[in-house]
Amino acid sequence: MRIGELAALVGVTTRTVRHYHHLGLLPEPERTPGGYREYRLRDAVLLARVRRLAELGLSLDEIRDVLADDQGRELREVLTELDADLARQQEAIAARRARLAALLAGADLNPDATVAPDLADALRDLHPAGSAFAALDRDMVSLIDTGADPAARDHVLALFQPLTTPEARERGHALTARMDALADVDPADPRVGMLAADLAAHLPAEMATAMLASLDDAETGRWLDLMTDELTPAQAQVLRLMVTTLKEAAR
Amino acid sequence: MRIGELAALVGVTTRTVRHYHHLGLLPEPERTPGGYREYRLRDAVLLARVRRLAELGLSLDEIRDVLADDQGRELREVLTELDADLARQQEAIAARRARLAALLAGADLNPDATVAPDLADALRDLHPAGSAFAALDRDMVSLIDTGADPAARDHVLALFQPLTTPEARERGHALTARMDALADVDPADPRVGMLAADLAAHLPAEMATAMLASLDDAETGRWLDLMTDELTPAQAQVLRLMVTTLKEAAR
DNA sequence: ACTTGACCTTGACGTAACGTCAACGTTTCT
DNA sequence: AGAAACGTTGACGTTACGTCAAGGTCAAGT
Repeated sequence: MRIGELAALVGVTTRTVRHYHHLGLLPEPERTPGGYREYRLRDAVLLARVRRLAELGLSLDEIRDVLADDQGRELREVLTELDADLARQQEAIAARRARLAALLAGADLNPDATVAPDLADALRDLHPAGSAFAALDRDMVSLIDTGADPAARDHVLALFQPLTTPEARERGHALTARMDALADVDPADPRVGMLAADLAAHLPAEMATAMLASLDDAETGRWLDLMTDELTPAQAQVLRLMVTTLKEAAR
Repeated sequence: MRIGELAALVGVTTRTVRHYHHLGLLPEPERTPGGYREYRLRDAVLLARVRRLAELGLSLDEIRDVLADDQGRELREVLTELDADLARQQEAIAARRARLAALLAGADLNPDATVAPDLADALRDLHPAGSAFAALDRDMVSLIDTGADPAARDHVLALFQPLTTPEARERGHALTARMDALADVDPADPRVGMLAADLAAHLPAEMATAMLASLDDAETGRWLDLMTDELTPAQAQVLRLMVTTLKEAAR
């Protein structure tokens, strides 16, 4: 029996057979005078063994270990572990499908809307359309959603809760509009300081605490710099003054 | 912001960021005079976009297409297809886990026992332990299990049904013992022909038909050669005579 | 004898999404 | 000024084969 026959018999390609020879999973058979590999039934049986294990999901390395061990002892361990791994994969896939279903159910399907649905809802509520500052703020929050672990993310979401009441939203929109309006004024304009004070007063106490704390964290401490880099001088000044105000209030 | 900060902020490695640059998924930012990449907030936002899509299970190629398309239109198609793919994966994993559970529940856990449970049961019942010929026969059947498509496999299993009655099994064991006993006799020994005739009579009619038919099939037609190669001359002769008898009976 | 076509041989590159050196330059801290 | 921590490009490793490339072998038909 030559390699093509063997492969067809077991249901693999000739490349696969040669690959297994190369890895030492299947012994090289005798050669014909012309150099062809000449297989016997035992080779087909060995190949079928390997294939059955491979189709269960074992890696070829694991298969070699299992076959070298030549007792069922290790096989049971490996299969048990494999089952646990498959269980984890099932959970991961189920979670991804759940997120997919939530996304597909939503109307505004764009790459930015692929944040988790709860945060997406909060963002939609909080920020008026057409505002450059609101867009920047959304960007920051989406970064938190993407980079943080789930626990931290839930915490952030909870911090936003107080801002979702109708009154808080209305005040927030007004503040955002004032920020947009200050885009091109002089950083020394008195409205800059006034907006900073009003913003500081608008933020829930716990959110203010969290923001100040994050400034001392190596991983997240740069948010203020990152935001001011994207704003006009006056707007950047508003943010800096707001933070200063928060710091003083915290003392 | 340098590459390490960016990576930490979004929760990836610096290698990942550079990889995305290489693929064109993320634009290269400005460089400092020293040659370092200097990132801004917008880069983090873009990277987070890519990451969210990647974590949903999109390939980086798909992500590039989706982002290039810059409308949600293609995204919906891609996500829908992805969901279907995940559903298929879930089914495949569930099937593998079911096979694993069946295997782990069995007592005789060895690489040969990884044939499908129903066939494993049939094999255990049909063949006495300690017989070289029975081992060969089991090998052939396990090859069928591994190489064939499920429909053909079920067909084969059905063919074995008539042999699983207690009387048939007893006769089968006796025939197997006679085959083992003829290992070293002369191929011309009269017991060779007698055993061939008794074997032919023992096989269910439909199995005999299937065996003869398979001899004309390119993929499976070599089973007789493969078996006789592994047997002693007298045993090989038994098999060949049995096939001859079956052929004559079929006319 | 010659050609054709099917099969075989080894060798090497490609795949996906990065991980992990290596060898070397830059910033920052002490 | 030296060391630690960071950055740079380049290249190889991972998994389980697929897919050429460039040729050798073999059976059949002319």
